[in-house]
Amino acid sequence: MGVLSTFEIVAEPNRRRILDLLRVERRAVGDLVAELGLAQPAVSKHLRVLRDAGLVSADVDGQRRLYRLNAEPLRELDAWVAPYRRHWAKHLDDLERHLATMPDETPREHGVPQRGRTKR
Amino acid sequence: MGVLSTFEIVAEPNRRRILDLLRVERRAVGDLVAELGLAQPAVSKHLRVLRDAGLVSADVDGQRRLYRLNAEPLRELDAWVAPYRRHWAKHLDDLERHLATMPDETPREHGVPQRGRTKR
DNA sequence: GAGACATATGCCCGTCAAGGCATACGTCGA
DNA sequence: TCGACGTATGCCTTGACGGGCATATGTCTC
Repeated sequence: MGVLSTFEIVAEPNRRRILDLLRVERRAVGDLVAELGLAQPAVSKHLRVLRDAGLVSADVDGQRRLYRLNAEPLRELDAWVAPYRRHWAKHLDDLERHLATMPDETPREHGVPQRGRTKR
Repeated sequence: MGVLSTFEIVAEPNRRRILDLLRVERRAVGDLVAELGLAQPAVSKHLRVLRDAGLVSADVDGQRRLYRLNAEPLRELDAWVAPYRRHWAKHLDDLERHLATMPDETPREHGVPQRGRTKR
């Protein structure tokens, strides 16, 4: 059915919360249910998704299942953002000045533009 | 309409590709259209989303618009993954055990698992 | 001004995730 | 064995997103 990428997995706020909780310590499902304020089936489904993605794994403990984090798949995410770090490190506010750097061809006599701010 | 979080924005593969392209240099829309193999309206819509999120901005250049990256919002993403880095650095050996990540038949023996190694 | 070109918007549709609900499955205690 | 508890799964509905198409808006050239 739904094979989600790591990016899509983490795009879901509740799933991020689950991961954030498991980052601290292992938790049983009912524990997560209480923390998240979601219905138990919903939580179980999120856990299913996370499990299929290899982000968490469950240790059977009696009638409960203790979920724990496996952060490894998040490296993909980290690897993707990495090249962008230098960008926000550099132009934060000389962003406007960066306009001077010509993309390439197309000589413009018009000079450079004004900001196309969105309306909303 | 949908006000998407940075996570959701980046969850879309085509939007990531757009950002990856803009990370290198500024691009006109038609340029992106050619690279992505998407229809122009689709690209414009993605750009709209990215603009609303402050991830890109457009400089008017004649009848074209040169889009450029603004990586700053990605810091949120980076900030979120940050705490997880120590995890994949730490549990590397534990990882091997869970690579299979299949329905593991953990032999049941009880004992209260309190954040330590309970069984062995 | 007319028409070509570049981009944006509106509308429609197929798809699919997220959650609610009921229920099945599995485990413990008596 | 039975019943309570904890968790997973299946079905269904709703809503939103991505993309295709047609078209509006804007800008350039002649």
